[in-house]
Amino acid sequence: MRMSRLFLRTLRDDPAGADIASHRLLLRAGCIRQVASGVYAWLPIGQRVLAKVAQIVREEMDAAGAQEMTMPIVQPRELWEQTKRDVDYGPLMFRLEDRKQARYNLSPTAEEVITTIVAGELESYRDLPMNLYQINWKYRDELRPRFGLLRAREFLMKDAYSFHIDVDDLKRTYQDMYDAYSRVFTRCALTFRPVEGEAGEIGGDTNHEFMAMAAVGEDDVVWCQKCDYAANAEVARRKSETVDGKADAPAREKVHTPDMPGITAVAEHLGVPAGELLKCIAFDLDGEVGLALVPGDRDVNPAALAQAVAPKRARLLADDDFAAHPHVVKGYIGPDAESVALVIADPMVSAPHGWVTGANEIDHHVRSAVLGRDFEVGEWADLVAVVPGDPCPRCGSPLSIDRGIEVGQVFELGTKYSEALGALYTDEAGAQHPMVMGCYGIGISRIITAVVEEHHDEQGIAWPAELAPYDVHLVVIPGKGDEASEVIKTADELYDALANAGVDVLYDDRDASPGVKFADADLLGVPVRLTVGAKGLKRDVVERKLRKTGEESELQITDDLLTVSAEELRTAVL
RNA sequence: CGGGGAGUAGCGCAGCUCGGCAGCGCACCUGCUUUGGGAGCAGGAGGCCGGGGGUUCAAAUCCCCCCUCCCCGACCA
Repeated sequence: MRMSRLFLRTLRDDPAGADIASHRLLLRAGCIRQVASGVYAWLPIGQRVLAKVAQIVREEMDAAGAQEMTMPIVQPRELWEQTKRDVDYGPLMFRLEDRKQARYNLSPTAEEVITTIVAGELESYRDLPMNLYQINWKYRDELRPRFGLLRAREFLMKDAYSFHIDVDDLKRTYQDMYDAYSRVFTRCALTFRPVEGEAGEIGGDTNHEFMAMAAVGEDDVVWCQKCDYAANAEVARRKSETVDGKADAPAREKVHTPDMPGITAVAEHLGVPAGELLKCIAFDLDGEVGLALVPGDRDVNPAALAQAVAPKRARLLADDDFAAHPHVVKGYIGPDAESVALVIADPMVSAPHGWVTGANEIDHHVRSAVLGRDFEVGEWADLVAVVPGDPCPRCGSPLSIDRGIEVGQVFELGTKYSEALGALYTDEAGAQHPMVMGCYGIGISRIITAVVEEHHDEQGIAWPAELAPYDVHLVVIPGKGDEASEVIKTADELYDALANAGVDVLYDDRDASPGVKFADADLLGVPVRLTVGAKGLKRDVVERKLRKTGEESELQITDDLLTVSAEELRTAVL
């Protein structure tokens, strides 16, 4: 491609509002342009990268036995009502009506559609397993789109759905997908980590999230340096067990703590560390009040609490709720508050201890509250949010926490959708069963964000070879003298020779200064840069520079570079 | 949705308090010079100042309403 004809305008200045490297560089390099909040156009350079990522995903999915198809983006709302996910998704769905006021939505995902289609096509155990995928645009009306492609409202996703006779068979495909995903992200040159994940709106059981490790990531990843334990912070747990023992503490004593509803203030006022305080978090439990107890220097992990009380639903009390429960005094809650349906505590609270905690009375706390003497715990469960240094639940070694970008997820779905939508198969004995399903997503456009975050420098992007929009960036510097036309002729010939050898070349034939051309080459990030200039040609060489490492070398162009076989040329250049 | 900020040329911004010819840098066009890391000089083109209403002799500027975009938070396959 000759740059003189390419639809590309690079930006010299940073665009306003692009705060992370990937967003800034993708805009500056002319890969994307914003059209609306969280909605982007893909310009030719970006389109090529998008296509390359999609192709990698396609190759690995096909190799793993999945079959590609395409489903509509417009989906009838009725399907979503059949699985109740219409309500689960709520305002996250883009909704629309046609001229007859029939209700539709734009696809945020496609479990309902694929399950309905499969229900009509597959009927026998002989037809299973089946694994189907598509690469298509998805839509979510995010509360707050941000960071360019990272949290967009329109994004390209590969979504796959597998159908099985039983869970054992599902597990085989699940593992195949897990392995395929590892190959995809390795080929994309991402530093990634598969972690135990959170179920979200899809619902289901076992699942793993593939996290590209990046400081701008929106998820916290808890991982162990010794063993292979890794989990999204929402589901991560620390090694913890309740201990038996009597606290050797004096009698409980009420203390005056005026206007101190917070842990920090009370700890300072009484001169004790925050960890000596007992934090009591009130939550609504299907209309009743529950208390969650953790040490004062710890936070309750809401996802852990939700799991602990399931299938009931826990919701932290809002300010308004406290009015309805006068015995629960916000800021001064004690574990022995009246009319509490459930007291649930993290095992850390079982340490023999005289706790400082709320007195259930405004402006008062108590000292020396002792478990078993002054308050009781109804249920024990891991509730605290993990912090770095906590013991690994598997091996006890210290845990670390880093940020990650979720680029893929694999789920064991079970029969939620097949039951709701009637995807049944007949077994050998003639009996009907719901198909057991799995689903598997990869954020194609989001991968590009993660890749640029990991592969860039001050000058611009440094694409990994497999994703680069072009293989070679050929720069011609004609110079001023009589030899200028000869230099251009040589560059033209090299361009043609490379193209004939099957190399994708971006040829900077523009009438621009060398500085502009080199700066754009660095910004665009094509892995190999070849420079044809009068300076080099005097010695019969073209210069070769690698974008990633800056490593420079020279290629002799005398007799044969333009006449060698395609294979030899490829080897010499790439 | 709560809090904060911004809409002025393709991009980045000034002008707004205190109403009076719509500006600067980069980019773009023409010419000359230049040519190995974002060239110089000269000339030029490009604006619904987010939209609507109001005040005024006069509105980018003041008032009211609306829209859009960005940042923090809540939320999140």
